Amino acid sequence: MTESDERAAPTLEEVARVAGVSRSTVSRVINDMPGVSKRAKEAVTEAIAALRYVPNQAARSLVTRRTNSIALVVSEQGDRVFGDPFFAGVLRGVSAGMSAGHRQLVLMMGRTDVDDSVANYLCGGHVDGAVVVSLHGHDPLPKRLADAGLPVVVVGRPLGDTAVPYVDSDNMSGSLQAARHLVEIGRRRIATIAGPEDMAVGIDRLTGWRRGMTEAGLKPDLVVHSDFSGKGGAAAMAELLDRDPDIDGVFAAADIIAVGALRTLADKGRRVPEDVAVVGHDDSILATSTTPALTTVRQSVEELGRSATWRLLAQLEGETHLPPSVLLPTELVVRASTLIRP
Amino acid sequence: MTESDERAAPTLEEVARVAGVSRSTVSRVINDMPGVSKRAKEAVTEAIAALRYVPNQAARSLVTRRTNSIALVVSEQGDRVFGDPFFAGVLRGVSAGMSAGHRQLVLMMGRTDVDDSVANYLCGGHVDGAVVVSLHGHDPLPKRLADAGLPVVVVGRPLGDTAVPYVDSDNMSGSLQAARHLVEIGRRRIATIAGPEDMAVGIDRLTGWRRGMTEAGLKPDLVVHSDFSGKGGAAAMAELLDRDPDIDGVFAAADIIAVGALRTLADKGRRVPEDVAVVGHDDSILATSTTPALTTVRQSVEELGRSATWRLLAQLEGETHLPPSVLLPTELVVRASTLIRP
DNA sequence: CTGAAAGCGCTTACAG
DNA sequence: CTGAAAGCGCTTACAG
Repeated sequence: MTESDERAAPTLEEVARVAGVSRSTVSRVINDMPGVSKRAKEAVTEAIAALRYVPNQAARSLVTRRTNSIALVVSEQGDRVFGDPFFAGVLRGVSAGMSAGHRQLVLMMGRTDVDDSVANYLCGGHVDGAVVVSLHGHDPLPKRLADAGLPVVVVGRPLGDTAVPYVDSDNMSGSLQAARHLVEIGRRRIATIAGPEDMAVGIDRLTGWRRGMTEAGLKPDLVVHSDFSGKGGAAAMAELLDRDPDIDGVFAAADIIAVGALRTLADKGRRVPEDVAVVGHDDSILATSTTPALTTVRQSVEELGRSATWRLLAQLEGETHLPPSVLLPTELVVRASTLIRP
Repeated sequence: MTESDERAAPTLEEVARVAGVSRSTVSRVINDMPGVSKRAKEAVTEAIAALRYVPNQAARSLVTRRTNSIALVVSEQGDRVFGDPFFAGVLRGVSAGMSAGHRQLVLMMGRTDVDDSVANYLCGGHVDGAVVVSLHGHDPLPKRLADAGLPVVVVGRPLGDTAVPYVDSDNMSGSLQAARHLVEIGRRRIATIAGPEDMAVGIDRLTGWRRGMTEAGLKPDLVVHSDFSGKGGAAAMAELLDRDPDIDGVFAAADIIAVGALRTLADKGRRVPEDVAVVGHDDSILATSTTPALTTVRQSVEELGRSATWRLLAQLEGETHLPPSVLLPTELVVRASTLIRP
């Protein structure tokens, strides 16, 4: 009859009583602090096991001001997030980056530029820090979090002049290489299907392509923007062909966009790469599943997530002299969509 | 100089002082409780805005014993989770199911049958409840959580006799239909590539197929197990053909397994459906991307996640008379892989 | 090496 | 309608 009728969770107090020590001592054992006799430690360990004691996190973090969890914030509607290989990759990277400590991951979704319930939650002391992905326009979220004293790392360069650290792929260099490659294989009417205008990823890839065009003495005038979808890519390609039927090269700001472009090119009777050479971006699973396989700019999405998480955790550990931001290398991978067989 | 040098978060105490009321009153306003004069309410609202006050969640949940967050536990290694359309679907469903309240989702991964850090966390009062997916074998997690008083809903029937509520697709009926369909189109040497033996989903789909075979007077002896991967499916199909080269029908316990089986059948020169008819399970994105398109048992993975979440939240709201478990319907979708064109 | 006591920031009866 | 006070379950100086 020693069992209480209620299945109330045992507290540190009860552990102390069972072990015959003070609360302080129990706390020291739990937190693995020095200065506890072997005898006391054993008694406490035994009591914990007997009572199946688990520390109450709320009480703990009320005093330590630590929650041992970090948030991954994806500024998109939930349904757009899942199934997109980009987010899957980032999530995998974040997940891998956390493995060391026994921190937990809180996943939050929703357009943070138009709804501030996410910001409120984050400022409520619920998490120790946040990795933020897919910011749109001049989203005030990073600044707001920084002002609230919450450590943040952004995946993908944020727009505006907020000084929050970020991790990004070197989109500019990759796109420059893509443009140069199209020039090198002899293309002269080269277009680009750029990404969203309100995201740095769209802007930077466009800038790199422009630079490649300019240095080759070509006019960077064939530009159409698209969202990251096959449908968008298909429509953009159609518009480009309307504007100039003689296009012989296209750089798409994402493989998924390139997939749509390929569809339109096939519909309009253009051979790839003979008539039009196509370069994508990401080297995602899509790049090798198209016919022909896509020449593309490789970036490691998973590494993006892993680096951001590493940066965040390092900051939480109190490390100083951390790089304000990190740029991961990109690399051109040449495949059949730009390769004319002899 | 009214600003403090430290950017310490304002507390309820300070809000009370600024608003000229007691802490109780501020608390009432924050929690939208009745019995506050309009005047007091306004003063508090103003003070909250001025101080940019956000309630401290730890303090709040220490007393209310509520965290306003629920966990989605996936008992798999992180890298296996992302990119698998099944988990993406469940996650989408859970996410959709939570939209109502402003609860947060904590995503946890790791084999809970061999590592109890997840269980410890969940018992630490960090979340109000949990949706658990992809349980293997006789994982003690559900029982442990139930014992700790944490509301749990499992996606996919758990093995063993734990009385936790679960949501599952009607795997048995779907598989029975698959077997009957193969019989109806005249197949006689029908094999199955079953799922993992240590998961109910594997067992139930095998049981359904067996029943279909038996009722047709066929011997249910051509069985090989596989994990949920294309590679596994390919190997299993090869083994089946070794055991009986005259196989003319196959039911694969998942589309991804069927994809592997199709590859092996092509390699061995078997035409689908002429020589071997193939039925998959799930009606995932894969089913319509193969050649030929797959006849398959449709289940709504997203609905699985949504229902489980609904059940959990209803329980948290104190609703009674909730169904102990829910079985969602499955349906056979006939496509080219079992359809012989005249 | 150990314990008594204060305090983290809230909510909740209770009394007015 | 309002406020003073107790208490949630921990950690952390502080004193011994």
